[in-house]
Amino acid sequence: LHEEEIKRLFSDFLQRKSGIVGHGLKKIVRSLLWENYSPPNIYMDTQIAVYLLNPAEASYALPSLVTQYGERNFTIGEKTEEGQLDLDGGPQIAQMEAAQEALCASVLVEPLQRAIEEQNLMDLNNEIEIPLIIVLAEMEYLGIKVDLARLTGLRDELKNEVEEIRKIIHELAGEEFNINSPKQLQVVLFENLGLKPGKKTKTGYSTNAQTLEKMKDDHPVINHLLKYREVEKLRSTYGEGLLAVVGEGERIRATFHQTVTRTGRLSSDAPNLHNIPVRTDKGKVFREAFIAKEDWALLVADYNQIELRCIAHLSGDSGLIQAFEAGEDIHTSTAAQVFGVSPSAVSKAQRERAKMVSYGLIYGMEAWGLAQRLGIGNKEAASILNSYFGAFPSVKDYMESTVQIAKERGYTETLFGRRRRIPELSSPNAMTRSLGERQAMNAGIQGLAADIFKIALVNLNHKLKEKKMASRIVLQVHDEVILECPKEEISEAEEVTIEIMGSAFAMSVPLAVNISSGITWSEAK
DNA sequence: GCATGATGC
DNA sequence: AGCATCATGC
Repeated sequence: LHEEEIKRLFSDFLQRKSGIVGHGLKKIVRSLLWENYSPPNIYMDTQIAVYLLNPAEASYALPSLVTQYGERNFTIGEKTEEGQLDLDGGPQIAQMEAAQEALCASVLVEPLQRAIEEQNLMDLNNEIEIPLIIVLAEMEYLGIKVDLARLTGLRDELKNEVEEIRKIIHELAGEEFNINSPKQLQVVLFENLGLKPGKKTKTGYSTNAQTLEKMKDDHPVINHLLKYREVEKLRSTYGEGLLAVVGEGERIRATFHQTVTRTGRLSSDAPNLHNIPVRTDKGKVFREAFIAKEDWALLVADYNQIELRCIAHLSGDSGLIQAFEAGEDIHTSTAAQVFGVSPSAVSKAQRERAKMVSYGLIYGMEAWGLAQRLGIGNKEAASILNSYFGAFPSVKDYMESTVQIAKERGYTETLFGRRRRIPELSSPNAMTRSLGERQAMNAGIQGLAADIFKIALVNLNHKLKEKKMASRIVLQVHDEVILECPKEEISEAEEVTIEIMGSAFAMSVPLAVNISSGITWSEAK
């Protein structure tokens, strides 16, 4: 057979109507894209199927999955302690491994398919997760372009700044020590300088930013320490870290994991592009280093308050739904209802509190946690909580019934049927049980937002191809999608993106989308 | 490997 | 306070 003919046969196999099966197919799809093949037709990814059945699965190593789900005795080769296939080291190890993986996956298909059907996970699997494999593989393959000179400049500036702050700190402390070592820092602060410690950690006194913030007035070194932490984080993680992973075409290619989180969200690593700084002025300049290629632009679209909108939809609370339909600032509207004043009379402090309470809600709020966060007493927190649930009674009902159902079943379910087992709910330990309750409340909210966002990604990628547009998705960050577009295509891409994201799922509140464009990620905000 | 502390949504 | 990843120290 000639190479061309082999390629054609292989293409036919990849496109076969019945679809292909594999374990962790995204990696294979990515390789195919590098070799100029079209994305395959996928029947099942056994790794994703297992994830849907149990997002808390300890390991996705095939031998253990075959034992667990394979419904038959099935061993090949020897299992190492790591649960990997152990081969005897012949010259064709890669081929043998591939063959064994394929065999394992094929053994898993039937039982997994049955389990997926039994648990009503078919739609999630076939309509969302499997199509998403291709979308993510294409994003990983493309990567996002960076301004190498800018990134290098930032790294160098930060390096100098860290060094300057280090000297100041050592001078003020009266000794040289490793500032990066919390252990050494504890000795310097709480023994040698005799400062009053605040919170404790498992191993000693806390030196985190929140604690140091409270000690600001006690010693001049504290402010420098806070600055050092900030700048050193930026230097190491974003300066050095990002430069180290710049690849072909001055582009950064992260891996987006589809089977990591308990809630259905994606995760990103090597590098993590989900936590590029945005909050502080010093940090957000890194977003200026993420750019579009020559004569193209970046288009950034994100959902406005999608998780709170999910709560409004799930609870059906008329007050919260009205607050969103009014289209005004949601935290101001919420504050008005909670504190019983008109929206125009809401103070900054009241808006801030309402915002905190809303976030608390997403996290499965309890009075104790809210008190910690707001730095207030338990009683006051409980009273704020009371007013909130007074204003939005159906939200309270929803939270209570969510926990109740989760306790009965042992797992939560999103609106799309995504399951998450929460064994903490039946723990004899009260603190663990409370954690389980918060997880149960959060899972349905964070999970629904994740499901909606995944639908939007799949639909958007499909629409761009259908319209034969050159614009392509290059990055996503939980509720935000970034496209790289030829400049002449921007307005069309904006239109398409807003339409697709806004209509990903019909809810009892609108799905509002913010959108903007620019040459850099920072500019498109 | 775990702990701490930073970043994001 | 829910969900993550990374750098660093020990």
